[in-house]
Amino acid sequence: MNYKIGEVSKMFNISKEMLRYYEKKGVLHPKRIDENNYRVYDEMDIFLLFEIVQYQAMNFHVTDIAEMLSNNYMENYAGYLEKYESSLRKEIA
DNA sequence: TTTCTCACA
DNA sequence: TGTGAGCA
Repeated sequence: MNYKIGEVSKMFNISKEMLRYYEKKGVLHPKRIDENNYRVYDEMDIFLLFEIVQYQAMNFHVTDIAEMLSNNYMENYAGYLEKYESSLRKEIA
């Protein structure tokens, strides 16, 4: 399933400029319709967006999210969780 | 992050 | 007239 930027913007309550910003940061890689240059967000982009909002809720910066999502994400997933856990414990202490 | 302008259907 | 892109 593909979505246009307006639909994605609505379902995540994120402005289209923010989506463009995420794209610039390298977090999202929507395809382009050559005909009109529209951005097309597929399932993978939607999944990545979920991850983005999740990590933002965990106080990760967009640049960090971009880095972890672009480099062997699945292999390092547990590592990122541990990193988050340690940051939580630090915050509690 | 928000706002403004231009292009397209 | 509404929606998307790009810029400041």
